[in-house]
Amino acid sequence: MEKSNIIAFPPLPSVARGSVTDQVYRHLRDGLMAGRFAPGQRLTIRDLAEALGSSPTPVREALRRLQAEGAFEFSGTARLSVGQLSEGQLRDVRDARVALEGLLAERAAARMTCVDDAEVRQLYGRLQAAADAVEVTTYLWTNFSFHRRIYQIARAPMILSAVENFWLLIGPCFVLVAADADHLQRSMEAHRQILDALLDRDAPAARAAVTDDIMQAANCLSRVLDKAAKECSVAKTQAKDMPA
Amino acid sequence: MEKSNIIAFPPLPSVARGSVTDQVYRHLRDGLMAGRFAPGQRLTIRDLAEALGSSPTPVREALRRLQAEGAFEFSGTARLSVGQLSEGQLRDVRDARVALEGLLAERAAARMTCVDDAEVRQLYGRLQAAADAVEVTTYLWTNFSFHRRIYQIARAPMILSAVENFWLLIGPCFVLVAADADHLQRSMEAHRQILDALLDRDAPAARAAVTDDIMQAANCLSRVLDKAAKECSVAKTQAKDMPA
DNA sequence: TAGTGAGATATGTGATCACATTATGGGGAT
DNA sequence: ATCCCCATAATGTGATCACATATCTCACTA
Repeated sequence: MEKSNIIAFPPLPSVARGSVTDQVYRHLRDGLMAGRFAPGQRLTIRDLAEALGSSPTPVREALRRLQAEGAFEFSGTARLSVGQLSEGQLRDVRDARVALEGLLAERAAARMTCVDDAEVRQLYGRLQAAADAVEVTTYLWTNFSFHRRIYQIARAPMILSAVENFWLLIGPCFVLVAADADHLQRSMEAHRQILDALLDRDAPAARAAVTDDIMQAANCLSRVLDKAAKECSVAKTQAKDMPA
Repeated sequence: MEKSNIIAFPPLPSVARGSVTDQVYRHLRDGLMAGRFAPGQRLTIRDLAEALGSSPTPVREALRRLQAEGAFEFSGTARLSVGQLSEGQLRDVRDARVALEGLLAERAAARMTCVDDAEVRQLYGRLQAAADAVEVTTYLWTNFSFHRRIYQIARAPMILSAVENFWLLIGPCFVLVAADADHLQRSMEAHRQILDALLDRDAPAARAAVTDDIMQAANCLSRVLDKAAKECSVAKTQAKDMPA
């Protein structure tokens, strides 16, 4: 049980604290956001337990938490799979994100302090670097970190939690848009506008910039999905490199 | 295991379908929304399991789901308790509800059909009856049903799911506002406006009416909490009538 | 050759057991 | 009388086992 760092997650600095269930939960959650799982990908509790070096029990409990958040689906009494969103659901998530993240962006702009300025600037730099290097997994994770840091400034953990739930749902899909070079550039423009708005303490501008970012990503995603609905289905069989 | 209707929930028509974990989950979730639990109330897995006639395992898994939604807290390695919201968190939930439920209300007004009219009217009637009878638990539950039915018309299950999560969090607190006779009347006025707006297919009016409803409830709650912060703390020891 | 059926395998589910940790109560000292 | 310490009980946690059911495989038949 106390084999140190059982649940190693190479690129992510996830601490190995708390119960085994919590570790498994964070491992899976982080993996989801980093795009390590494909939408609809099927997996088994026993395989995950073996890969993680624990018994099935904590894996099951962690999966139940993720099920509550819609990230995984226990389809009937049969099998377990990564959640996948329909086109309509993606639109819903987009609208909900605009509403919630817009709210958080406004609050963040109002509550920004100079120490926050530095941190957000630094995260922006790392995001820029990841975009230049075109490392999709790193970019995805840094992107979430950038947004999360901003929303943390808003000091509304309940809302941030709801927002992160939505990220969990779209994470598996977002590998597709992060791989699009055009989108990366447009996205960085939006991020630049977010940064500027925050530094200017301009709440309406921050909301507008965040809205732009979300809408652009959603548009890009729907375009990619329309064009390559079949590549998405073969992607299910791929992405078997999850076991540490 | 298949003792019929293990998890009887007298006033609520919760179906006894699905796995035991799901039944326990729904039981607890419904109980939360109906105000059967007090904020911060402590309970044990073994007691719940015994009261529900199952083993601790499914109870634990159901609690994990609820933990993910913030309804319960596993405080450290020690004890388990019903979640409780600070004043700031209540404000956050209020703002998030305004953003999300406003969005759903707009969509519902746009997508209403004449069959929906009848259903919403009927639910409004039952809500009025519960308000007149001043039955707080029934009113609370009918209130959630009324809003849920409206938001279902919006056909955005992901967003509705997020909204229900927030309801889960405020459920334990809302027994306090539902017991306030003045609030019940003002709330029914807002509900009347919501109904009218939906029947008129007036999206902006629907958003405004829902916003009013949420804001009034939040104001009433903060007033009650300020005035009776101590009654709330003694209420923790009360509300032991949960076991079926 | 394609469809269908049964047997075999695999998988989710739930109960039970053992353990580490914490809360709690009583007894003793100051 | 009050405070502190230790022993007992209680609680969350995780592993293992047994079971019901879905899925898969392959032989058999039309």
